This record gives sequence, structure tokens and C-alpha cells, in this order.
Amino acid sequence: MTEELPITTSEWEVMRIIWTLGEATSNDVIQLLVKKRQWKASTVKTLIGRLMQKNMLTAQKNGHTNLYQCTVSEKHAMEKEATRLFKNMCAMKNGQVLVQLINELQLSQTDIQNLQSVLVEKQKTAPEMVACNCIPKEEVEQ
Amino acid sequence: MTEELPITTSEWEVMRIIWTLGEATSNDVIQLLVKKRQWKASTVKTLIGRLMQKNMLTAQKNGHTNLYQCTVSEKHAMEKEATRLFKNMCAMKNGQVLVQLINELQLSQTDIQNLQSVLVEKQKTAPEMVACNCIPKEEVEQ
DNA sequence: AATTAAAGATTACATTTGTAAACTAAAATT
DNA sequence: AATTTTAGTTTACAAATGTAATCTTTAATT
Repeated sequence: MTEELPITTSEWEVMRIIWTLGEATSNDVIQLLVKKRQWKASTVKTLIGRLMQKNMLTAQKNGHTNLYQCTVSEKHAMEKEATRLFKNMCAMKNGQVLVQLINELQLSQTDIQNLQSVLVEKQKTAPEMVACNCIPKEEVEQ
Repeated sequence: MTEELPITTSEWEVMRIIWTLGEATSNDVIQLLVKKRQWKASTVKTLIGRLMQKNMLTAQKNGHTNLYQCTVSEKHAMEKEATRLFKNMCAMKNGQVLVQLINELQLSQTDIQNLQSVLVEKQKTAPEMVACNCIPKEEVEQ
């Protein structure tokens, strides 16, 4: 039951590279992040170490160099983060936030079609209103 | 130019209450969070203090008691958080994450209609593909 | 073989965050 | 007026995070 701790913003940078490369050496990651974020090599090494402890990365030895791989998919990790965020915010306003996100994010034709399908389904059973859940029940004055 | 620092998860709990009540005394917030999160009164006081420093709350004295108000709207803060999150994740997969969010979140009929409108607009100019932006340009192998 | 370079491991250290106790001043009660 | 309660302020302290230097071991070069 290897628990997944939350990963921090800096750690995300490392994960994104390894997700995209499929697998990578510390040096691969260092090269890219030195360029992208101006981090020192040892900063990147620290982050890789922490991700290993958090079981987000596994390593396989190749000579005295490690080849790192991610233990969860990028999509899964992204969904988990997004879900965590929305669950911590006002349920009543989630819809409006999604509208704004869709407005400002780049989406492909396929993405849009998928979103439309889900919405059509969702529509069949959607309620008229979603209640605010910012305050524990019987405390909402009204 | 009062800069808005990011607000933490614990601080969000406080903000949500004041957003919902419109304005509140520390005692209002304490009552609710002692119940909801089992925090001690002084924990809540600390959080209110930090939110004041971050200019997320203002207070107006009423006797020796403060009435706290939020300096930004809940919707604005939510949008900012959501945007920050998505900007830090793979652009290519954002669409899929939105699909999953829409699937699992509660949305009202109105929300759904608004989402549908935005999508129809978006569709007119959407590209076939959105490129992965996890790795700085010319480094993407392929 | 001796020297240098590279990869990983260990240690460092300031800031932020979660969580709270202690202190102080004003207000309410006795 | 004296005492108790309350609201706000200050201090506390461990864990997490951002950022890195140093040390150690192994591999590559001279």
C-alpha cells in the first residue's frame, strides 16, 4: 500500500520531464531544468531524491547511473490534483470556474467534442441548483 | 499595488466562511471551524492574522471586536487558483482532465448550458491538436 | 596506476505552513 | 471596583518546501 504523498510545484517540474521522456537519467532532467528554471544540478538531484521517497519515481541501475521512471501516469496525477483543488472550493461556483478555464485554456477539436459528449450525458440528470458547501449544513443562514 | 500572495489550504477554509457570510467576526469563524475541522480557537486566529498580512482580509473595528471582510471575490480567487494549477500542468492533457472534472463534479443545468455555449464558441477556432509543453521547445525529441 | 569527472547521497539552511499556547488589553459580570 | 471573559497579538515549534553545497563512490581519462 505505497501511499502517494502530494507532490509540490518544484517536484512537478521534474515529473513532467520524465513523463514526457518516458524515462530519464538525472542528467537528462538536470540539463532541461537548468535551462528552463535556472536551477543548480544539486537542486534537481534533491527533487529526484524526494520523489523517490514519495514513490513517485522508481530507478533502475544502469552501470552506476540510474534510469528513472514514473510510477503513476501523468493523466492520473493531473486528475488527482485537479480533483483535490475543486473539492476544496465552493461547490456552487465550480461550474463558473470551469467556464472560465475552458475559455482560457487551449483545447483541441477532439477535447471539445469529448467535453460536449460528457455534458450532454450530464445534462440528463443535472439538478437545477448546486448548493454552496462552504459552511457546514444547518449553519447556513437563509 | 498590494500583491496577492497565494493562500494555503488552511487559509482557504477561513476565506470560504467569510465569503459565504459576507463579513464575520473571528468568533463566527472560530465557531464554525472548531466544529468543521476541530481546530483550536487560536489556530483560527493565526490564520486570520496571516490572511490580514496577505491582504486577503480587511477588518473594521466595532468596539474592540473586528468585522472581517474579504478583499477579493470568491469566484476571482477560485479562478486564479484553478488557472495556476492548469498552467503548471501539461497543456496537451488539460482537455482530458477537464472531461474528468466535469464527470465527477456536481453541475447545475445552468452551468451545463453555459459550458455548452462556451464550447460552441471555442470550437470555431480550436486547433486539431494542442502540443505538450512539458519540455522546453527544441528539446522535444521526435 | 593516478587523476579527474560524474552520479548519487548526505547535510544545510531559510521560508512557509499547520497547529497551537501564552500574553495583553478591553469588555462584561459579579 | 474586582474578577472573569473575550478578542486580538505575540511567540512557539515541528514538518514541508525551495534551493543548494558538500561528500563519497564509481567510472572515465591521462
